[in-house]
Amino acid sequence: MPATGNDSRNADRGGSEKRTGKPKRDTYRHGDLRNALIEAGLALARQGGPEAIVLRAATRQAGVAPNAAYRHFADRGALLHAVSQAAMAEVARTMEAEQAALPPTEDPAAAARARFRAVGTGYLRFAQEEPGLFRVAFHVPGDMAHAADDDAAGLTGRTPFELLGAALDGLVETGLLPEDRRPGAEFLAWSAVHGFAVLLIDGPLRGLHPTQAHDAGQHVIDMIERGL
Amino acid sequence: MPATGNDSRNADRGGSEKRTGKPKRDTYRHGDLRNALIEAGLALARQGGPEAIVLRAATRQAGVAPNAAYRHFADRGALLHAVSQAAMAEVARTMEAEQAALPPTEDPAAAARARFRAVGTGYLRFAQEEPGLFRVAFHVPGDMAHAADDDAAGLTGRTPFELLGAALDGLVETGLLPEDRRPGAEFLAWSAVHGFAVLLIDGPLRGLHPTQAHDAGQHVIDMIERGL
DNA sequence: TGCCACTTGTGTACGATGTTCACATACGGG
DNA sequence: CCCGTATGTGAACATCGTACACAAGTGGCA
Repeated sequence: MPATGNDSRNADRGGSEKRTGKPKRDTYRHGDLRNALIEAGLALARQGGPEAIVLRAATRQAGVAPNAAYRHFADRGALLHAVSQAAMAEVARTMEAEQAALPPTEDPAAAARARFRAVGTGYLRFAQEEPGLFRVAFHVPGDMAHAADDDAAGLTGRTPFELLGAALDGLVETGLLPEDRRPGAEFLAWSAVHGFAVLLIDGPLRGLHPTQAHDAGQHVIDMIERGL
Repeated sequence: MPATGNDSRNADRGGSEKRTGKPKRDTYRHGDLRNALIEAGLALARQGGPEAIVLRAATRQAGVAPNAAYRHFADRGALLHAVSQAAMAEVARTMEAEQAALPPTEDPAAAARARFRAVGTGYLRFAQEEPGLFRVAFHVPGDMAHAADDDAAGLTGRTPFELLGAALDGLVETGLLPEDRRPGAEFLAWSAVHGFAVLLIDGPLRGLHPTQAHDAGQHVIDMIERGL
């Protein structure tokens, strides 16, 4: 019953604005509403996941009337999708950061292996650190299918799916993965890591201590390496 | 803005009932409303997943006023949870059926292995055949944590999680799985199969031809067997 | 420069949902 | 038999997504 929700009634022009966030706007045009809404969506999703992305809340945060959103998105689903893509891009960045933090290695095989594991580790780290965003990125029915769309890319211009593919190619090049095992391997690896992420976020592994979660995650990646 | 909330107009007592399904009821008491609501929830979920489980729709289908639900469930979430448990029980039954359909074998190791694979195959078969129910069972944040609760059990009185555990024990007993690999193995196997199910239902593997999906699923189980 | 069409945001309204409160009805034990 | 209690009803509210008509700026073309 207490839905904290408050207002948007009472147009209150003039200075004193409510706790809507940043409704400071004096120009009639917003200027960059589309991105403002996506940003607001990300903020909402960060705490509360997909169902927390509520049109009216996002427009409120952007300091704009609810229907203004319809000038930029066909409906709530379209906004959700855009936020989802943005969240995927963050996943990609986390993976890239994990790879970038890798200690330099001489052995190209060891390097390829480390880069592969970093993809999975980054995925799992993101899931733990930003469960709300993770759910938006991958728990939204049907949006996972766009994991290879360009606007889900990170700094290197690669989507999470493409990063995984590249890492697998590296394993093949260095002889760590037989070539005939390569086809479809991304789905095997993705399945295992994603499933584990779900168990971790809102499954029976929820509440696991971060270090234990990390160890368990490494076991999953071990299993993948052995099983691919 | 007065929200003119105005609904449930048209109480429509008497004969002509709408397309509500089975609103035929003349006694004041329903008799078994709680189960009727769960059943209605299952029907709604079957096509549309968790978000299709709408309190008012369920009560409508049960031929009862919306608030009547609150005599049996604290809120919508509680109903959703009950439906989720019921769906899990169906998963357990599918697994049991898959095991029961196994051809008899002399070799106990082969039998244990087949029983293990049947667990995964049943899980995936259910996901494909009843994606809506599957989502209710396992996609509802937090409900997966109750996968071992008793009311999620199938005909043999075992939950999906327990069936998996028993199958893994069988692998250990027949020497197919080293004892030191047993701890935590259920989460490895579950992760991989569940992740694949998600990719299949609303991920990039959506729309895969059923036979192809089955083959891919067997590949996932192969990976698990090798990787455990 | 002046006008006009187009883009973007506003106001108001509607139907639907979850939930609450006061009230009505029947069942079952004293 | 009678009354307490479990169960269902009715009306109301806040909130949500969305549609329609209108207002306010913006940019191109005369």
